[in-house]
Amino acid sequence: MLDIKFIIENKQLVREGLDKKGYTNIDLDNLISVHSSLTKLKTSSQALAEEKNKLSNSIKSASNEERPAIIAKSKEVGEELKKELAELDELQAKFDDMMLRMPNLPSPQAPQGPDESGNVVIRKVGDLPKFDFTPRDHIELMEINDWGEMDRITKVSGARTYAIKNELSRLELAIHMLVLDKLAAYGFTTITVPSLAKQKPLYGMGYLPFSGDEIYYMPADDLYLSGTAELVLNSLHADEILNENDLPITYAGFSPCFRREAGAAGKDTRGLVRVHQFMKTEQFVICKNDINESEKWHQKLLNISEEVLQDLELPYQVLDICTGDMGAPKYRQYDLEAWVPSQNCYRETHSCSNITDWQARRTNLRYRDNADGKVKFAHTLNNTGIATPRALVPFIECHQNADGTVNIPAKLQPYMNGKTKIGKNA
RNA sequence: GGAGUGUUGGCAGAGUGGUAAUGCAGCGGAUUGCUAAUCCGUCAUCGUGAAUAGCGAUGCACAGGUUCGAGUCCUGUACACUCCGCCA
Repeated sequence: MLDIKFIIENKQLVREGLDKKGYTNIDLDNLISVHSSLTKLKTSSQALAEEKNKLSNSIKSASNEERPAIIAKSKEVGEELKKELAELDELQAKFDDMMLRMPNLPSPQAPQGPDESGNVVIRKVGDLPKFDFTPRDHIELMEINDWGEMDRITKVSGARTYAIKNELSRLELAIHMLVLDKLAAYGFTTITVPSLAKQKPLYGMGYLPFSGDEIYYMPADDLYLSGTAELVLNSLHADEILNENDLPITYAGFSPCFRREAGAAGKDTRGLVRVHQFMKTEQFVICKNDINESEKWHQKLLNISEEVLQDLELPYQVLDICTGDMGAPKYRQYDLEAWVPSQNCYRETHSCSNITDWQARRTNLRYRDNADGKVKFAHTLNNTGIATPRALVPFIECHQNADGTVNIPAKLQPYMNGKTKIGKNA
């Protein structure tokens, strides 16, 4: 959410930011005019409330003779006030809805572009694997090593689900342990969080009203299935006023994640790339309302996830996501993409975002600044730590051998009982 | 699922229908000066202000209701705790 006062005072700047992100149809003049009506209504209803308070307070000390007249007058003012408050509620709801639909403004440093074609490759790290045999894709590797039940499981759980078996299932969890240990070493608080959430956190994070189609909803309990631990961590401290000394708060949150993939019909239908349920270790940071501070954390989070891919010995590229491709909540976004030999391209494994105070305004997450004692909205940032099974795709494809076995990188070996290689022929 | 108890500012904690005590922390100011103490103000949201001034409105888990007036009475919901039931 943006600050309405900021919008009014910087209309041109806001307009440019919205346009860069592709929200050209948001009507700022209308928003400002609704806000102006709202303010007028507040002023007049407050005058009525003041009058009513004065009347009410005078009743106790009034004489028996004058009391009935004052009560009658107070009732009358009360009726008028009630009418104005009803009107106010309606207008407030309209205004709130408009504000919830306002995306965050992009960083001036973010590349400009209409869609993913405008994303900029910042760097490529690691050498692409060279095979002296025809490499198999991840599905074939799973078949020859008895690592999955990709066909049977769809009979049980439907399309875009997966079941992985044997060493690969333990590899999946081993990778999460490696990442959780790494984040803990960097001072992050490891935390396992529920995948169930009420509706309010969805608005807090910005999933609603922007991408409601993506979310599973369970009407019997009025609960949603979370698509990321970010959702839960972002609301964990909602409505709190933290002490500045408590910041930064850094979480490494692990949770099963659920996504309907409603807009992805036909894309990546086979295999482990795009599934309805997956496991994710998420990096989440709450820091001071200071752009230098949050940009510093943005780089830090990016560095950590690059280190994860380096530990996994996967070649990857870093993308600076352009204004038209980044999501509504984001100020600046980097994606990491790891190399997938069978597709001859890089595929997304990490998404690293600085949200500035946009989410904190929605969740009312504040802290008291040490310097001036003022209450301020915090900045929040998030990044993938690792998400599986998607990350297994580049992993087993890049590390495969001619006999179908898959090499385990040195950093991961301690998490795999020292094994250097897995597979039927290992 | 059943029964009971509870939810008051950043924290602690009073308040039995008539303007939300008090303490601690933080911030601002004053004063005295021996490593600190004391005093005053402030403390969340919004409106009106150039204003971080004054004035006013709102805020006691949330949403309604009764009343001239609700932290207080009534109803519903959420959450927490205790006991019972069920359970990986």
